[in-house]
Amino acid sequence: MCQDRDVQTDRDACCGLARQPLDSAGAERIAPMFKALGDPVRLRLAALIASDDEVCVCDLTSQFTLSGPTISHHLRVLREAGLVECERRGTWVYYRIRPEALGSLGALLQVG
Amino acid sequence: MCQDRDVQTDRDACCGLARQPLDSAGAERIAPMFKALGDPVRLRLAALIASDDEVCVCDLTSQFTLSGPTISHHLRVLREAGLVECERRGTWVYYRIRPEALGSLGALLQVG
DNA sequence: TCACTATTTCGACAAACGTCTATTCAGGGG
DNA sequence: CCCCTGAATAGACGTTTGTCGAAATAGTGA
Repeated sequence: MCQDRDVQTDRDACCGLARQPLDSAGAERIAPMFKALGDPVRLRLAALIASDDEVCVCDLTSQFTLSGPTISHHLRVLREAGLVECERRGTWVYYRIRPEALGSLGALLQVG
Repeated sequence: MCQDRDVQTDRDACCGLARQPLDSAGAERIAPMFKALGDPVRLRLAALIASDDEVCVCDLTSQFTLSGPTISHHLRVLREAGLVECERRGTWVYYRIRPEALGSLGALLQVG
């Protein structure tokens, strides 16, 4: 072990994670958001949703070779993590990104 | 469903995810990093490691009520995701953050 | 009312995960 | 050389996850 190093880093800069101590309760609150993005299908879903103001579920499903219920399941995970929101209009359901949620996660990671 | 909305967002700003299409291969490459941060223990470990230049495993283990092997397992996940690196010096092993990895994740999420 | 479509929920199942204990590996000091 | 300590690995076990097909729900329109 300890051999998987191949990148040189600048040691003095670091991220928002370094600034607050992040107690156990905070970690339990935040981790589910990262977890939601930790699946390739959900990450692509999030990117697709983020790439427009809102996206219909039918347009999401058609981008994958997965069943409708599976996409629906992943959308629910993203929704329950607070990363997206949805709205039904007629037969269709439209999903939108919640930029403030993604942004707060980003701030944790961003070098400052 | 569709009731879990409680925050108002500004619709025109969004994150790096929106800018590139993020194909399947890209998602498979990036998702494991989010996944690694998607566990409360690992998120706290990352925060602890980030809060200093380097941290000894013994100082990490003492912060949790988990067994040594469990901490070691989580550190391995963070390591294999490329988020941290380690170095043995004598009996002890020290972990460091890889800020460029966290930063690139952050850029994906950050509103810009 | 009935049929049709879009989406979600339910129930099942294999694979992956988080945790533990027991064991092994690496270094240091008598 | 042997023992002690810090850390990682191996193996086991219960839980969670990702996926599916079948069924239920919501809305449209004849």
